[in-house]
Amino acid sequence: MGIYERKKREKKRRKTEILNAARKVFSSKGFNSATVEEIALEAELSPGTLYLYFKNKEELHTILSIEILKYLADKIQKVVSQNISVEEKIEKFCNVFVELYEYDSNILINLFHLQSGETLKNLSPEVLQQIKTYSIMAHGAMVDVVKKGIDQGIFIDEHPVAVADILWSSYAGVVLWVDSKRLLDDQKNFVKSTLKTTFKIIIKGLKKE
Amino acid sequence: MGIYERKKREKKRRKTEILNAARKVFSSKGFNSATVEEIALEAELSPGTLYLYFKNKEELHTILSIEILKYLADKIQKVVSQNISVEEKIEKFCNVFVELYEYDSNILINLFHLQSGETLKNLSPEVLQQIKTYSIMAHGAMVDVVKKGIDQGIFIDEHPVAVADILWSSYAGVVLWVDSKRLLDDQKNFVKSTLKTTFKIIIKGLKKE
Amino acid sequence: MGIYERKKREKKRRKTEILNAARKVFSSKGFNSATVEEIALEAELSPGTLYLYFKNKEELHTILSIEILKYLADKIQKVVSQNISVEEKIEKFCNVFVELYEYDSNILINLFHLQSGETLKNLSPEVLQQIKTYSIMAHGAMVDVVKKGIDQGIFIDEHPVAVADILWSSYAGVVLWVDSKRLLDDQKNFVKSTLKTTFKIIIKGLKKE
Amino acid sequence: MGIYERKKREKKRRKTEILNAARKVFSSKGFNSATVEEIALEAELSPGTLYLYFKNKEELHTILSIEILKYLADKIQKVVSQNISVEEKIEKFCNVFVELYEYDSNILINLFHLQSGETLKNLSPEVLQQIKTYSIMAHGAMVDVVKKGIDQGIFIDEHPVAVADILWSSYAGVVLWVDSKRLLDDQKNFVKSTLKTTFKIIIKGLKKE
DNA sequence: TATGAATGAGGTTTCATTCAT
DNA sequence: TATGAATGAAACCTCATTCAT
Repeated sequence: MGIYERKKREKKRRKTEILNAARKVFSSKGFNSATVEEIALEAELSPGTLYLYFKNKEELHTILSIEILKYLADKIQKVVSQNISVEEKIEKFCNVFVELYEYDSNILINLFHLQSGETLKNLSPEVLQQIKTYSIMAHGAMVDVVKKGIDQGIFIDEHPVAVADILWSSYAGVVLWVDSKRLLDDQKNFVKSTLKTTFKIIIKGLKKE
Repeated sequence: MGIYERKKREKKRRKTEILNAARKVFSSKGFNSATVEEIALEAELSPGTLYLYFKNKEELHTILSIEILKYLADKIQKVVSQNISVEEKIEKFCNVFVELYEYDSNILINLFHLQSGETLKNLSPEVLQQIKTYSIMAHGAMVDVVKKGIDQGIFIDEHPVAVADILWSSYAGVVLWVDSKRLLDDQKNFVKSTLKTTFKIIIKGLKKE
Repeated sequence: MGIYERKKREKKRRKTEILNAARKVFSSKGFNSATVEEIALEAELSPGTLYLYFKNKEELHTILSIEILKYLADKIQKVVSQNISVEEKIEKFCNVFVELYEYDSNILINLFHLQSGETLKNLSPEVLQQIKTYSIMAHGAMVDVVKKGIDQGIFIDEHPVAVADILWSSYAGVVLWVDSKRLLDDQKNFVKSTLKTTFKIIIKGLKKE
Repeated sequence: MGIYERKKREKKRRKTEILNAARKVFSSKGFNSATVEEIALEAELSPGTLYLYFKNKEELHTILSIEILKYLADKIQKVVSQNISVEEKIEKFCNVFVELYEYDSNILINLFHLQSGETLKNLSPEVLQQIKTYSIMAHGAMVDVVKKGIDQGIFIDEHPVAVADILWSSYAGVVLWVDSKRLLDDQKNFVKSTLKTTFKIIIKGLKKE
């Protein structure tokens, strides 16, 4: 491996380290309460160094969010391309959501926060574009599956976009809601089972008979 | 009415005015971006005066959130006490959610912000208790309805708490998700219809046959 | 005097105090080296307070500069409207310059710095407009006098705009150059006499015979 | 040429490269806005390397300024030693100034920035001494010419030092003032012609009859 | 000698909160 | 009770300079 390669790799590693630190801090404090200094501390770097790798605090947060969206879009498209029934696909969508939640529940919550109100309005056009792209990609894949289900006469004749919204919303809702309940009740985490039940019921509700 | 009574009433009126101003500002800016000065301006008072009525900015936000939770709990309990079928009750739950969304879509988003992550972690025990109380109240009422549906052999035999979570989550999810899509796409607001479809599908999915 | 009047006056007084402090600090350190904290300290206020009266550091500096330009424009126009010969008018221009220099030599130097390069490029349009307005006002008045001198056959036939530039330039030049010499030599201040001689020579040089 | 010689020469070449880069960057951005990184980039070196050749950013700027002063002193002394009339000498001084302006209009403005206020106060004694030396050299040469003019009965009997200041000031003033007007008005550059006219008028004003 | 990643002090600015009137 | 000017802590970010390689 040449010196150039090594440097590039080293730089990437450092970026990842910072992103990991940021994920951790954003997760536990939220975007506004998290400070750049804390992130730097967590990454065992000085604050100034962060700015060698990322434009500003916002970029850090946005990259983390887009990362998740991208991961989601990928996984969902993989499910779509499988040779299984529409019902099974929708069940697998559920699994994708569960996996993602288990990977990093907190940054996911931040993602939903990002997507609603406040923050969304101040993003740069190109970042907004990325968010749109991946959102549409993931959402569109789900719409296609629903549409096919309707075409095959398996699903009731609801607007496919609305149905995909419902699936997606259920996910967002369960994550946010059940997660907040967990915080309030100190109970164990029901997100996974609740999400599975939700999808089971919705699939049943979607079917023609 | 004695002078003491009048003073007390006057004080309450003033508090309400401030809360209204705060609701307005929090709605349009979100908790972090809203400034105390703006709220004071909206209330036609000076910043200092706000601190005669409320401990701090956070308290204002929390009270507003609890207010909404309380409103929800009330409405849902009223639905429960009506002499209608469980299915109709669940449909009416949906209406309650829609009404609330239409009353003030933003404060609702703030509520979810409150309930997850960032804010929730910094609340005082007594406030946390209130939030728990009203959450449980609203949630419990929904659980009861679902339980009754199961007992009557109308609904499938899922855990009633989980089912109530599903209903509630759907609400949270649709509001957040469809709302954010609206921001991204500049499309018109589909929240209401999506929520109705969601509940329709869930009810169908819940039914035994 | 009503309370409203008093408050307004009080506010103006405070603004003046801050401007005085800023003038002092900018004068001794220059724009970049001066810190907001120093200015606040000089004004016996906290840094935050400055921002209640002025938008930012730049505004402070610009206001000081415009103030001087305005003063100049006023004085020069007064000279123009007097019922004296063109030669006497130009001599009086010199006096105006001298007075201004004696009022505050340092901020004047900053003004010339402002007008050249660096800073000028980053000003807000409205501020730039003000600078232009007052510059043109003062400059135009000088041009008129020169033009009249040429029309009356007293002055040689040079382009009046260029001649006004020469007068103005001489002022700027003497202030900057002689002032810097003063810093280098620790000699006493020759600005006044040099400026007078300059104008004397230029007037002689301008005359037809 | 020994290896020691070669090394020394190599070092000098590198220094010159860096100075050229610095001149370029200082010219277009001004001292404060120019960053060491930019200069390094322009010199195709790393920031760290600059510090092997120069103490710090300030030294770079100061050396450039002294270089110009030195150049000026040289050229002016050459004019003085020519076998021409005092009037012609003064006209040639004007040409020297024009040449310098045309070589690099911005570095000159930087020189005046150096010479007045802000920067001058923070210089090391030895650098200050150099600036003094070259200033006096250039200035003294001009003083001599004026003095000779007076001795020969050609010029009016003003203090020669003051007259030399006037010439020098005119230069400084025209460069700064007309240059700033250009920035404000987007007009084409009148510096050269204005400077010529200025000197013409001053020479006429200086003459005895 | 050359690098360039890392540093961290220091700057500007915001805003929740206080307190003299 | 009401004011609102003043506070000052704390945030983000820049960049001249250093130092391990």
